Parts: sequence; structure tokens; C-alpha cells
Amino acid sequence: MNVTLDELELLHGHICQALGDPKRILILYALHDQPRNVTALAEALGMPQPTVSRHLGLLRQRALVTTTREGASVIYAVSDPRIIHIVDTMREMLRDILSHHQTRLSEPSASQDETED
Amino acid sequence: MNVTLDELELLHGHICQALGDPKRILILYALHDQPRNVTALAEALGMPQPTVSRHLGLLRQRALVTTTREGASVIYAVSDPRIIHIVDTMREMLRDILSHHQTRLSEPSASQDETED
DNA sequence: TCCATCTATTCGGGTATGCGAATACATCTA
DNA sequence: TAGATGTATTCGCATACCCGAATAGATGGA
Repeated sequence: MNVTLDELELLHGHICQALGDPKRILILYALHDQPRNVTALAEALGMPQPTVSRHLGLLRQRALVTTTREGASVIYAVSDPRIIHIVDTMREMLRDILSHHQTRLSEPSASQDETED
Repeated sequence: MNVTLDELELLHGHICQALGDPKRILILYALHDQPRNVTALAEALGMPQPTVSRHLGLLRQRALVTTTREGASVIYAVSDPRIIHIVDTMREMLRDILSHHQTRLSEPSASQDETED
């Protein structure tokens, strides 16, 4: 094992945490589909503008999106397509997982269904 | 864009959230290096046993690790190596980000020597 | 310079999540 | 069955995070 908690905490703070909200992932997909400014994004995704701006601020701070001024607007774009690839891989994994255990896993709740042990 | 918030929320609940803690990633790496039981893992990583058990319970609930009884012990193992590949890709991204622009990760204020968030 | 538009930040509150300690539960062996 | 070892859960608390509304800050055109 050549990985330290230190590095993982850094990784967590920069990338994992950024993916820690479904709306941010949705924003990344939307920007990957087409770069946009905050207002257009907010309208397209049906979210309040401050919320989108806050998410974008976080993503930009972590260098996962880039910004370009265009008149009074700020155009956001995905900076590294690998982040999309990562999420795509996660989606494939999820699909496999769900197809294998079709019966549970649907609700990560603390209910104690009969354990399969 | 063929991704819905619904799917991403499911994805978040199953996988992203599982990666949302550095210690869990460390646990995944450790298990990928070698499957182990709770106690051995706790000792190797220097964490309290209940903490490790709780993390493992979460990972198992999401099918990211598998369990095998071995006498009185329960051996945990990574169920899908793609999760490791994902984290490795994230680490590469992080390395690129950090090396690329040491000066651009910060914004408004004129602080450049810092790699803080 | 004033105004319209776009973007970023603050505020208060609700929720989720992680933790350590203690404890309950399970399994194996003698 | 009792004891030893390994595992899982509960409890109380602290922290981190997200959100909507309101507001402040920036930018470009008339």
C-alpha cells in the first residue's frame, strides 16, 4: 500500500468532496455537455442561482471547472474530462451492483433486514 | 446529456458517499492490498475497532466490499477493483492540478504561495 | 454616471455524518 | 456451558455541509 492518509485527505478535500453532492455532478455533466454561465445553468437545471453559484465556486476552487469572462457573463467549463470518465465508471459500477442485488441496496437505511450471513 | 438527478442521487448514496471519507478510501486500499478482518485492519491502520467496523458496514451495505467468514473472523475484501482505479485516477488528477498551477488555485486575494482551499 | 444584468457572499437554520466509549452479539474452543 | 476472541451496534456530542432568501459586488451599455 503506497498511499497515506495525508494524501487521501488532500484528495478528499479537492476531488471527492466535490463529487459529494449529486447536484454538483449534474452541473459537471451539464457543463461537459456545453459550457455556460451561472444564470443559464441555473435555469437549465431548475436550481436557484445562488445555489448554482456556490457549487460552481467550490468546483472552480478545486480547479474542476474553468472560467472565462464573456462580457458581463462568466462562462464555466469542465477543466478535465477525466472527472466525467470517473463518474461514468461509477455509474457502470452502480448498474452492476444493482443488477446483482436487485432486492436490497435500494435504500441505504439502517433497518435490519435479515442479514445474509 | 442523458443523466438525471435521480440517478445521480442514487449514485451519490451508493458510491460517492462511500468515497466521501478519507479513512474509508484508506480502508479500501488496505483491503485491496490484502483482505483482512476487522481487528487486523484496525491495528494496521491505527484506528479504533468500532470505527473500522462502522466504515466496513457502510462499504458492505453498498456492496463495495465482500465478506467471508473464516472461523470467528470475518474477512473483508474489495469487491470491484474499479473502485481502486477510480481513486487512482483521482489521484492523478490531483497531482496534475497541484503541479499545473500552483498560483491559480486561489482566487480574489493575492495569496499564491499557499495550497490552501 | 445611472441602470439593467449577471455573479458572489452572507445569514440562519435544518440535516447528515463522523467519532470515542461502552456495550451487546456472535463464534469458536476446551 | 463457560470463557476468550472477534464483530456489530447504541449513545451523546461535535462538526461539516446544504439550502433559500436577501443582499452586496461587478460589469457593460446608454
